[in-house]
Amino acid sequence: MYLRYLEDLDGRGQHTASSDELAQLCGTTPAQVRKDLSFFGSFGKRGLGYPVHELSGRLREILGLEREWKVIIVGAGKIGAALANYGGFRQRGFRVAGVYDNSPEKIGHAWGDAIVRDISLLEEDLQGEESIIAVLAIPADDAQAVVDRIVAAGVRAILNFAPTQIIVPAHVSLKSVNMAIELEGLSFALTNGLGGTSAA
Amino acid sequence: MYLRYLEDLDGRGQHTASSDELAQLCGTTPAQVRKDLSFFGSFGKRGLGYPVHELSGRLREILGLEREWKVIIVGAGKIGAALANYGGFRQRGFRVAGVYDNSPEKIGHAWGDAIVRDISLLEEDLQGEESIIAVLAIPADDAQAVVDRIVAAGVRAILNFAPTQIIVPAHVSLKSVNMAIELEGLSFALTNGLGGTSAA
DNA sequence: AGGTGTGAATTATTTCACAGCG
DNA sequence: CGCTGTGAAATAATTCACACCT
Repeated sequence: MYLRYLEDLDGRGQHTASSDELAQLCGTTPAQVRKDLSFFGSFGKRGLGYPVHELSGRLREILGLEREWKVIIVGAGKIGAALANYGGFRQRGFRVAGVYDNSPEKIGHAWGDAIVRDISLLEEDLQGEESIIAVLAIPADDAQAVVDRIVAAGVRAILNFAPTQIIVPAHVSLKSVNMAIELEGLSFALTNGLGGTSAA
Repeated sequence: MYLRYLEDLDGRGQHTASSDELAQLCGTTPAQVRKDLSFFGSFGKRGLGYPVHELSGRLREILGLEREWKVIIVGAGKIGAALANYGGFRQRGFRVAGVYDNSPEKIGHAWGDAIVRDISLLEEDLQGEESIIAVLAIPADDAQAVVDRIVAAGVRAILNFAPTQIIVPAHVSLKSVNMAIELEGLSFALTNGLGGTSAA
């Protein structure tokens, strides 16, 4: 999140930013900003703030964003379609390298730039690939089986949109986004008069 | 999350579930399950576990899911399209009540069941509506302005897919989903050999 | 003056561990 | 006996506050 706003500021030609300023942009506190950043090093200059451009670069390194990551979309349904065509990936340096499905009706059909490939080709397609992130956009029932398969094929990072809990070996990173749960959280907040922001 | 798995179990005819079992399903610990649930009441029976069906019902009440919520999609782009047609909303009791945009090219066009409406109609459309959740699927630049507008129109819950920080008054609930940040988190994990699961 | 970096204090969350009920 | 509910203990995260640099 810091990176996003630092790049914004950099684009506007701002050379320096205080923890106060970053906190406002990110919706947090100055102390939080300083603690977070200090975990990775001492980037700031006392009396001045943080050097916007330089810190952007350092954060990109820390996040591993200096290389290009390939994203494969697994599941050629509605959500998969939206994700495959979503410009935001490319914009942030993630290249959609393929779309996979197991339904014969979908395999072979063109789909934006890509052609939907049989998921059983995944293993050979990924031979030697290191920088792969799989985005899962499949029904909950199939999710664990497909995950087992793509993990076996060597994928070590998964962004899961299937509305179910998924188990991965310790060496695999998994993040899950569950829209229904987000909505139900909002329902709870409204019902109980709560209000407030959360990143989810 | 508990509700999701309880409904699953209920559907399979299981009458009772221990904190251990729920913890496994949800990827957490038994102690966590018990603490979480005990916050809302004493639902379990010692020696037996939790009554699956009854607890489902109680959680639905607590979450405010006994009424039907209306969801409006704001932004008729790629993401908005996917969301509007996504079956998962209706399946969980959220009804897509309208799609709004400010682009003349999109307004009036049919779009799944709905017709894209001019965002300036929002205020009158929402007259007297209480149970509205807005899903934001618009570019980052427009996001804050549109939010101000829909908040002025009376919306009190927002699920934001725009990749930017948004500020809302204290009485409004906001949750944000930022796919680029999720991917960058995975990049970080891969780069630094971390692994592990996180709900996001 | 202005603003970071960081120990110390505070507050929040998770885990432990066990009394007590069915 | 099995399993919840819950105080107490252990961890983790956030905030404070201030020494110190520019």
